[in-house]
Amino acid sequence: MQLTKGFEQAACIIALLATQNRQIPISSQVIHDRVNGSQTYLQKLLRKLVVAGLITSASGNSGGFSLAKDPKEITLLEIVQATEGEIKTYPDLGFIDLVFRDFRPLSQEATHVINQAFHQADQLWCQYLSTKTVYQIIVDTFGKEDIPLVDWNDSKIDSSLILPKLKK
Amino acid sequence: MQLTKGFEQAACIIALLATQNRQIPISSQVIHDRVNGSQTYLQKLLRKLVVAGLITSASGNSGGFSLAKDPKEITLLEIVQATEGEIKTYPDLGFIDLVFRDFRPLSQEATHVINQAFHQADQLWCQYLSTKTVYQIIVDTFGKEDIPLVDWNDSKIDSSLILPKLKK
DNA sequence: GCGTTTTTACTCGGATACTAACTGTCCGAGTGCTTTCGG
DNA sequence: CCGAAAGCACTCGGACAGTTAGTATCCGAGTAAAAACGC
Repeated sequence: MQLTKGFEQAACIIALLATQNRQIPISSQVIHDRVNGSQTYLQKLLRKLVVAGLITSASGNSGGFSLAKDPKEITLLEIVQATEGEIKTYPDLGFIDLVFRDFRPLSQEATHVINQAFHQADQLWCQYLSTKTVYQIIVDTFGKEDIPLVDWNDSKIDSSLILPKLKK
Repeated sequence: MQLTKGFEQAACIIALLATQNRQIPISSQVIHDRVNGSQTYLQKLLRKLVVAGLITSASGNSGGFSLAKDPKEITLLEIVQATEGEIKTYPDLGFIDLVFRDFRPLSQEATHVINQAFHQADQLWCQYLSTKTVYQIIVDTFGKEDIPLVDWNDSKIDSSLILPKLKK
């Protein structure tokens, strides 16, 4: 049970935007150069983030994407939900009701009880991630309060750096 | 992000065994009749549960499967881990280190911070599920303390009951 | 100059192909109870 | 009778096929800023 690769990419995009000089949007080209994935697949991810209201897109010349709100107000949970949809770990395909179908009202009660248990667990997970803001994550990495802003559109990647291989 | 179909089936099998007269194992045939899935795939699930030490198998004539320990000592978390392996929701494919590869020591720090955050969330999820025992789930459904035991090998399924369709 | 047209650099969104994890199938081997059979 | 052999009803575990969610690709359309153009 894992989050998707798409989520990890989305998180990076948010990190990129959070350290980007506001007002200036980042073009999808620049994002692609850094993330090294499928150009068009990234655009689908970006679209999801736009729909979720985490980022905004500007079309036209010198357009691109920017953060829709302050990094202090974007939580990890929001990124998860934007890319994965609502979190519900118990699949609930109705197996309990199938297996115990000759004990009918009870089998449905059992389904309810187990759904409840997993829902509670999911709540705890979500609740914790909703306390972790993007701002806090960045501050924790830098180890200082003020986040330096850049214009990623300018900075070329040093191509002498070997491309780190992604884990299997 | 969901648990697999296999987990839901495994949970049903545990429920079946938890209401089974101890000493008498349930044959894989009977389990299959109830769960209605792939005969041999169920056996793979059963194998996982055996390896995890949740159930035991008896080979030979009139063999089958029984619970390895008291339902009070089997938690939902154990079933999850038996079927899914260790829970680690953040994929950690190394995208952060890739995207910010020209800020090297820092990018690794960021990876660590986010891993830490998700690990913490996972812990909360696991911790909660480890408090939910199979016994407690069953008691909650029945609404009474003593769980009636049956020999599922005997009880035929009333075939007049229409097979409930599984959700997509 | 100043308004209009063209160019350019982007995003939007649907249709479709690829891929890997999950699910399902097949088959030969091993194990222990039960039945059969020879003496 | 009684011990050994055969049969039976199970599990074990590897190799491989099918399915589906997630990932990747293609392409035509739309949009807004900047540049070019005409008078």
